[in-house]
Amino acid sequence: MACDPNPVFCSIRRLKTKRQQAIAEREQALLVLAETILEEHGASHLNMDKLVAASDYSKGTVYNHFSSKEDLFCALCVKYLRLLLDRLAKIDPFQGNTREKVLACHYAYRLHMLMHPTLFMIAMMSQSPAIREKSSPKRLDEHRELDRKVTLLIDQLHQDAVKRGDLRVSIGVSVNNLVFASWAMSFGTNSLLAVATNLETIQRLEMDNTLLVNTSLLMDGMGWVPLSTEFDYQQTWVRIGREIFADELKQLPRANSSLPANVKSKHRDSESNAVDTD
Amino acid sequence: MACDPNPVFCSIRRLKTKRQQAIAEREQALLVLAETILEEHGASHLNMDKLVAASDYSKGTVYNHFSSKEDLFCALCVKYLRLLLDRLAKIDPFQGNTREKVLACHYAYRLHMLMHPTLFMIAMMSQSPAIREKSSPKRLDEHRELDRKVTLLIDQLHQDAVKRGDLRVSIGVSVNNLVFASWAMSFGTNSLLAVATNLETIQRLEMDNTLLVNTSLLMDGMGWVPLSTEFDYQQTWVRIGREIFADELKQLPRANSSLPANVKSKHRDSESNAVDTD
DNA sequence: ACGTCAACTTGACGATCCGTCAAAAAATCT
DNA sequence: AGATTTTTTGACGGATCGTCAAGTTGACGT
Repeated sequence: MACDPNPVFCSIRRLKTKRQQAIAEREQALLVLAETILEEHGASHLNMDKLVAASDYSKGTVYNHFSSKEDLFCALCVKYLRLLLDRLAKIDPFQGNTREKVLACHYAYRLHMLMHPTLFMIAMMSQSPAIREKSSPKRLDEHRELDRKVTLLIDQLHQDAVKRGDLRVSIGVSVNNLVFASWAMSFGTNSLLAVATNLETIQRLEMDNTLLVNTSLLMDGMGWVPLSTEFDYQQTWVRIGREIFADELKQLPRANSSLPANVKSKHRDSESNAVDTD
Repeated sequence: MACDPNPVFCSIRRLKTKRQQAIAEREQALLVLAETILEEHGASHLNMDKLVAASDYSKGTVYNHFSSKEDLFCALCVKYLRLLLDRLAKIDPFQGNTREKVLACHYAYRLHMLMHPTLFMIAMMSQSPAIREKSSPKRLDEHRELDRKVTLLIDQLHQDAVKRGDLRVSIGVSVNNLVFASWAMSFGTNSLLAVATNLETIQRLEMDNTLLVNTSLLMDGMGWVPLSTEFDYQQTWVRIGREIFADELKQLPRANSSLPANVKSKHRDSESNAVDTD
C-alpha cells in the first residue's frame, strides 16, 4: 500500500505504477476466464482450483486477487453490475414519455438477465450473508457503490415523472416507495422466470410479455400517465428492442428468448380464464 | 429417541411398519436439528459432518435419509413450504372481500419469511439448478406438489374474485398473468427486504408497510375493487395481524419486525390520504 | 552494472467437507 | 436357534479451500 510519492503517476489514474496496471489487467483476464468456466460448466463447477488450473498463474497469485471464492463471486457481480449500468446508459437518448423510459429500464434489466443467466443466479446468491461476510470489504464497497448508481438512475426517472406531473405521490406513498415497488416487481418477475421454470403456473404463461404485463399493471396502479389503457406500451416494448437493444437481441439465443425479437401477432383472446384442474 | 409406542398414532398414517414410522420420525428430528444449526450458526455452517456430529447417528444413517447435502436443503424447503401452507390455511375463515383475502396471503408470506429468514434464503437458493440436480427425485416431487398446492390456493382466490366481478381479466391478461404478477411482487419485495438491507433505498423505506404499499399499487393496477382509494386496507393489514396471526406475531423478535405487531398509534391522520376515501 | 529489499509468486500442505462401502449389528423370517 | 434381510457404522478416498515459508522478480539507488 506504499503510495507512490511521485504526484504525476499518483494523479493520472488510480493506477499508480505500470506494475499495478498490469495486475489490474490480469484481474480482468481472470474474471473473463471465470465467466468462461461459469458458462461452459455451470455455477457449481466454478472453483478456485479449476480457475487456477485454467489460468497461467498459481494459486497464491489468484488468491492475491480474490481473497476467497466468495470474493471472486462478488467480483463477478461487480462486473455484472457495471455491464448493467452500461446497458441502462444506452437508454438515455431514447425518445418517449417518462413511463416509456422506465419501461426501457425494465427491458434492459430483463435482457441483461437473459444474456447472463448464470451471472444473474450468482448475483442473487451473493446477496446472502454467507457470501457477503466472506468477501473483501473493498469489493463490497465497490458493489454498493454500483448499486447506488443504478438506484440513482432509476430514482431520477421517477423524480422526473413526478416533476412533469405524469406520476403523483400521495401522502403515504413516497417516490422511494414507488422506486422500490418497481424494483421489486422487476426483480421478482425476473427471478421467478429464471428460477422456477419447472412450475406449472409459469409454464402456462406467455413468457414474451410477462414482464411488460407485470410492470404495466404496477405502473397503472401508480397512476402513471399515460395509462396502459390510453397508450400502446406493447408497441413501445417492441420499439425498445429495435431502437436500443438490437445488437443484444441478435446475440440472444432464440431458444428461450423471453423478449420479442419482432412483433408477434396478438393471437390471445377468449379462453383466458380456464385453469382446469381436471 | 422415544418412538411413540402408542399404536394409534402408528397406524393412523399410511406408514407401514412400526420401524418405518420410527425412521420417518427420525427424519423429522434430523430436520429439526438441521434447523437449529441453521439458526444458530447461519446457513454456511450447516454441513453434513456437523449434522452428523450433532445427531445420535452415524454418517451413513444420515445419508440414508438425505442423499446429499442438497437433498437435505430440499427437505428443509419442503418443511418450510408445509408450514407456509398451514399458515395460508388459517386465512380461510377470515372475513373480508376478495382483495382482503389475497392481502392476507401476502401478509402470511411475509410473516412466514420473517419467522424463518434463514430458511427463506435456503428456499431461494434451492431453486438453482446446481442444487436441484443433486436432490433426490422423490424430494423434488414432494416439493413440486407442495408448490402446486400453494399456487392452487392463490389461484382459487383470484378465480373467486373474477367470479364475483371484483377482478376483471382483459384480452391480453389472463388470470394466470394476474396470479403470477401477485406472486412476483410478493416474492420480489420479500427478497429485497430480506437480502438488501444494506442498500440506502431500502433503509429509507418504512419497512412496516412496504409490502402493503407494493401489493396495493399492483392490485389497484389490476382494477381489483374496492380500490385502495375506496377502502382502508391499512386497517385490513392490522386486522389480519390481530385476527389471524396474533400467535405468530408474539413469537416474532421485535428487533427487525416489519409487520406492525400491534396498532401503532396512527399518528398519520385519519383525515385524508391515499388510502382513505376522498 | 549491480546489490538490495520490498513486493510478488509459487506449490506443497493442512484442514474441511462430501459421499461411499465393506463389514458389523440389528431386525425379521423360517 | 439359525438363516436372511435390513440397517448402521465409521474409516476412507477424493475434492476443494485457503495458507505460508521459501523462492523469484523487478524497481531503485549507488
